[in-house]
Amino acid sequence: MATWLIKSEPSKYSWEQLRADRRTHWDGVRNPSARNNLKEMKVGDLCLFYHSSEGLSIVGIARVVKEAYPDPTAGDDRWVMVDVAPVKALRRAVSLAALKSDRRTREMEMVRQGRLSVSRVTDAEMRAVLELGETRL
DNA sequence: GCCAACGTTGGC
DNA sequence: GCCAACGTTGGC
Repeated sequence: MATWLIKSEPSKYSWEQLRADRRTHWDGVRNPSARNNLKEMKVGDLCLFYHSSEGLSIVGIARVVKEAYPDPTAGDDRWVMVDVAPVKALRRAVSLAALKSDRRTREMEMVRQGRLSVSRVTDAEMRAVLELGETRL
């Protein structure tokens, strides 16, 4: 099972909103690398949920409940979306500053490539995030 | 097919 | 509000 990290500006779509909705379409991705990651997601894969712009922290864990299919908010068929559902909040949010200062996470794809909205997380990185977030699955 | 100009994202 | 990083566009 793979782990991913998905970003959202909380003013656009927050973790709290995902919890309220119970499930959502992860649409609007318009970056080729991010799109390729969406296409590789499998049902059951976990996604760290990161608040960009405000908060700047990983706040929760979601899971993929439907694999990539066409994103109707795009004008053409190049773009896809997945469906995700909340699993649990992190007991303690893990800030970008914390990710950058911990040697286990400072090489994470999302840290190295700041603009990438859907990135891959290694098993070791996931273990470190769970520890920093004082959270057990 | 190259590359300059421009637009967008997102951290600071 | 600024700017770095990076993607896209369009002229040649």
